[in-house]
Amino acid sequence: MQRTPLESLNCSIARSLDIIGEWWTLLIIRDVFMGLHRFEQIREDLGISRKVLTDRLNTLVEHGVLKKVPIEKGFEEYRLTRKGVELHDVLVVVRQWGDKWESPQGPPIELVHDCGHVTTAFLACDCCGEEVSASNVTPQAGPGHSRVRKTSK
Amino acid sequence: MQRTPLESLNCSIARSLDIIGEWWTLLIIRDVFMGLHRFEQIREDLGISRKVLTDRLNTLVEHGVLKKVPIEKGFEEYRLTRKGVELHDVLVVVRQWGDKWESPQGPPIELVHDCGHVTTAFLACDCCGEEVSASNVTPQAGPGHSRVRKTSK
DNA sequence: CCTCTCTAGTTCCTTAAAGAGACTAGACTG
DNA sequence: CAGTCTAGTCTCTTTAAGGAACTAGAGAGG
Repeated sequence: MQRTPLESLNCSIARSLDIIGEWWTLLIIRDVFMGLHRFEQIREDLGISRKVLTDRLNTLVEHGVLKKVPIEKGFEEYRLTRKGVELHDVLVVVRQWGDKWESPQGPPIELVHDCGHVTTAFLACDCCGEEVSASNVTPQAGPGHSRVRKTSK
Repeated sequence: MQRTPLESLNCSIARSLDIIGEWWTLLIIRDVFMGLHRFEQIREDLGISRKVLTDRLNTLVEHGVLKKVPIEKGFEEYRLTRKGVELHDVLVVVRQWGDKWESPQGPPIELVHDCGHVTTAFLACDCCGEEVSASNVTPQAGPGHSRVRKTSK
């Protein structure tokens, strides 16, 4: 299959998806968050083919989401960079949506917040602290808007 | 290419990705949020092939993320269901990550919150209101945990 | 030192999904 | 009643994913 890179759309969602939107990628990142740092651990956990895992890990390292760090005994392992750690929010909201709409037996994983309770996180405005939802925000053009929308044509 | 369905991993992220993790899908949903409800509008905006768009829209309708609603003049258009509207959080955090890490000229789109300011949303605990981040939550098994981890073997 | 194993890949082959573009059915338009 | 517009469907080609076999390099054991 050919696959059109999305970067030509001037859109942060498209640019993010070019990195984290490939099949398996977000699950690999989830695994690294869950403490699986070695190639074979991740491969076994996901049942992914070595070829695809190699490919995805390389892409993530190239884009600075993961880094390879040497460990004792000459091997290396994969660790999240700061850029990678900041994907935590993505995992949380994707998980919560799946918990709500696709998990009839209840969430497989719950998150315990430092306040001591199982949390369901919501998006809050950094200015007023109130909830951010589809019904109370309005998109507008930002500084990076409409610089070439499509490359061709 | 063959593509392994992810549902056999007992994971809400995997189950979400089976629906919204396919190439183009999140951008299609973004377009519907942005007011593009018709097949040709979306196709033209994204430059996606008709075949793939048809396929994605059908999948989303099947999974209850979009619904086809009749409009005047005998045509139909695609609208978000409640399940679809709740993907707003996913779009917000994916966009913000791309804004931060992949948009050197600044965000193409900004969100104005009803409080009157351009907002950068953060995840807040529904219990205490404090931020939820990788460093202050601990995952634990929930009610739906470890019911068959892999289907085979 | 030599063999064995273990990790992290690489290579090869097959299957199927995406891209591109031509074609089509059904509704509406002049 | 011919032409157009919308929302597809069909066909062909390219290429990514799956699966399995093979490999290089480090370490372990005798």
